[in-house]
Amino acid sequence: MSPDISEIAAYDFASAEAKWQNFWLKNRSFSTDCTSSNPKYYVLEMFMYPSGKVHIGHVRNYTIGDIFARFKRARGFKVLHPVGWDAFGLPAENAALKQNYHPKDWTYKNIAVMKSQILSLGFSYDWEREFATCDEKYYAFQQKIFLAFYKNGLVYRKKSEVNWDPVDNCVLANEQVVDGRGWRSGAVVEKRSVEQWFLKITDFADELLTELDKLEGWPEKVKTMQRNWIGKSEGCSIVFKNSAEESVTVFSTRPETIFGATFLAISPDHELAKKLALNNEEIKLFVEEFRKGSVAREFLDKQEKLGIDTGIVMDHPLLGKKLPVYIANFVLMDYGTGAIFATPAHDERDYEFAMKYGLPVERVIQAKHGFSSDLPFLDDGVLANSDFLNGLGVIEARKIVIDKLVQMKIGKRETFFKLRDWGVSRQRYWGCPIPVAHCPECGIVPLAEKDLPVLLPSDVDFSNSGNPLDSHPTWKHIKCPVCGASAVRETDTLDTFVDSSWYFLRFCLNNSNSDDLLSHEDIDYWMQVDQYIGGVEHAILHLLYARFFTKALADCGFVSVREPFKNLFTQGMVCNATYSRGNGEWLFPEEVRKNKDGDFEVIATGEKAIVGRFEKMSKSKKNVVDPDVIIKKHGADALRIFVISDTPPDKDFPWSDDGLEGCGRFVNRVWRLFLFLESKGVCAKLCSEELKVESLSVSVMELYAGFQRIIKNVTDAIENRHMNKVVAYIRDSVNSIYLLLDEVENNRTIFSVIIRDLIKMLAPIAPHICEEAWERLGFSKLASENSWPTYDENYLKVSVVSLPIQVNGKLRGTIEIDPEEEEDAVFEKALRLDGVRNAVAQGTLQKKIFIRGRIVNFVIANAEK
RNA sequence: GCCCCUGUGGCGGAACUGGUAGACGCGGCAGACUCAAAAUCUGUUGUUCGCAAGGACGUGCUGGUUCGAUUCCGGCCAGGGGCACCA
Repeated sequence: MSPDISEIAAYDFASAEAKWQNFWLKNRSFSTDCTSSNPKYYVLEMFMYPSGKVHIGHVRNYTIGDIFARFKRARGFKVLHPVGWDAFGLPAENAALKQNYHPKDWTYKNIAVMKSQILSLGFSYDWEREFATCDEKYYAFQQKIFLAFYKNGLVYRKKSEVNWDPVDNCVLANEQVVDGRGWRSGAVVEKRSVEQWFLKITDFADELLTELDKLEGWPEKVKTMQRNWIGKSEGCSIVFKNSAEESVTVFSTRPETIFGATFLAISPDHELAKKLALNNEEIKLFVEEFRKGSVAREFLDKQEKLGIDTGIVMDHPLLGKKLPVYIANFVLMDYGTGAIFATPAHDERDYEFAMKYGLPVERVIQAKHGFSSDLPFLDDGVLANSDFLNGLGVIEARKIVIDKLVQMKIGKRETFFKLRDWGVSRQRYWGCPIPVAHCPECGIVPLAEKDLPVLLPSDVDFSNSGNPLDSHPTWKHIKCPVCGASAVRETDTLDTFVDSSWYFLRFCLNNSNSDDLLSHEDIDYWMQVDQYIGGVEHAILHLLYARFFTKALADCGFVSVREPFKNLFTQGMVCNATYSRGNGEWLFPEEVRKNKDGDFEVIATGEKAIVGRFEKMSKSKKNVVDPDVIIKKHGADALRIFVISDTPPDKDFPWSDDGLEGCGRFVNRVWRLFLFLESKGVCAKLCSEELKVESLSVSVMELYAGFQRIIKNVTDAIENRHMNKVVAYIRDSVNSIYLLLDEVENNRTIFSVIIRDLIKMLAPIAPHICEEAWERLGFSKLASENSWPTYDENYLKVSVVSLPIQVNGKLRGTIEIDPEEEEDAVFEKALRLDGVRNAVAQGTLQKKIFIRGRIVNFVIANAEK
């Protein structure tokens, strides 16, 4: 006697999940297969910073990745799906300071905690390739890379401005500057010029830009952001001279407007400005004032345009007239040449400045009907008042004027980029030491291969101010590798973005014991990353650096690949409601409840709680939920289903406890279905029996046909990354099966086939319950080792379709017909419907539209209004 | 300011190349089971008029193209994101 489906006990997710997680680990179920001849597929989620606990955002990111990995395995790919830790960085040092932990201990302790959390979610990782960027072996190899870059001219030193804490005597990261003050000392932060290490990412500006067009698997949005960031502009540099043998080189992307130039402007940081400041009190004041103001970048952006006349004049190279030279705060030194010629009539900034200082405006571009009275005029037009350019279009004029200036030997076609070289020096302990020596005799000397690796000392004191490596009593003192004189080590460490710029290449290493972390052969074997998944917040920096690194490593001979990520998917953030007290203090969601009036109140005190908007989950706003708690209460499968259901994965995900509970219910509903079918004799064995479709009842036949459609829909949806639809389709199919439970007894074979394919489809999303059911129903191997279900095309064709009948575009009824039925017969049937006939009778029939299998539309005139 | 994206029930969201708007889920309502509740199963749920049959309205607003528009085109509004004096 089989049980009623409602009497089946709830699914014991806790023991099943533990069982399968142990099984997978013990059997190395997801170790990378590097031997088969199947096509390869490399799935990678952006690796994690070991901050202490996994948060829901990670869960969503890794669930999406895991579904891909499992799906691709089922579709016959050999999949590389590795996991690791982005483990260097500032928080470890903060923890060292606050909690008296060594950064290393803190980091590895966090990794252990987070690893156990990740394991409890059942992701199909190859743990044999796991590493942390703070592992000695990893950062030691990174030093080799640094030296290779050095050798290839991709590394250099230059002075650069940093946030300097004058009390702690150290450099601060931007995040450590709070309201213009150092976070620890509270001292007002200064801008200081310090010698720093740079990587020449600008060497690759053009390639980074042009290759973007070929990245078809990247979101357009990310590509646009990178394009803007690289910021290429093509134009012409022009030398202006005067009789005093002085000269200024300006850059313009619109050299065709040169006849409208009425003054020159240079940056307060320009050499000429600095020179003039030496002898002119007024200019000195202006330049100094500017420097003060420039400390806060945001302030600068909103600043009023200010300038000062230098008294110097330059000759206009084509007109011979004299142009005054101004120092102007809106001219940036670090773009172009730090100087411009100003054409107020056709440039907003120039216009604003000219108005303020009463400078002349000369119009040189005409709209269709003469000069526009609206100034500045920025639209396209035809050149005027411009000598040999008159009558030409802008593009043509540009070409001709540049040719002319080049011919006069005062102009040069040039391209400038917004992209700056990458400053990688960090004056702190918990990072990869830069393998360089400073010798009083030889200057800067890269360490020799034999002096590597430079390991971090473990006995460090964080109570001193400044970089602990710098204040370490012995660590930095060495002999110069060239002359043997007493020298010191570089005490800067590398930006952690360097660590994350090549980790995806390290994962390719098939022999984890190898010392050559960039095995050319293995990288050729696995790269590119076929599917990279992560947050859009890395759209620029990480993704640009990783692209640059890959190209630089290729130039240094380490790899052949030049673009690391074939397909990129950026998932949305997980958001949750926010609650606060009247005084603005944030509250945890569990601290509030809805009272009987529907308002929210603080449970402890009963005071009214303010409901804020949905915002990204963050500790500071206290709108976080703990994955551990959820897994304990609802299980990993329910959580995995929840984070991908309802919302498309690239959109922000609104957390809801009710939604999560619904997923828990669904898991149970599926479980009861499995057990019910089992009790009715549905099992693996029956799947091999021949299907006798003809003998099926209409409803079971329809279920089977509908299920073929579900398989197609689920397959397409996963391929297209519409995970929310995958869940919807699977739920739909479960619902349909529930409605036919009475039929199971007489149709065991077909239900065996259906349930087999259902488990296969659900397995990438909810692997634990699927393995458990798979085993109970007597299937061999693992559900995750089985092939993806196929569908029978024949059942996708329907024999009856419900055809909508419209009159003047309005639905008046539907008829059930064979989709292949002929036009006239369909019209006739349609007109048998009262609603249709009556509507048509309201006027005279003008036209009949018939789209086979889609729609019928009667168009009538004089329809009643 | 410039660039990009988004706008569909009470909510998250579906809708093939223009062809029955609202799949699936959440929430709500009702029924079954139960002494009762929970759980479960089933039904129902855009708004509105109507006892009903059946109508009217409805995809941010507004024009247009079309037999037919959530879908294509123009203008506007709102929200989100990126860049921000880049010559």
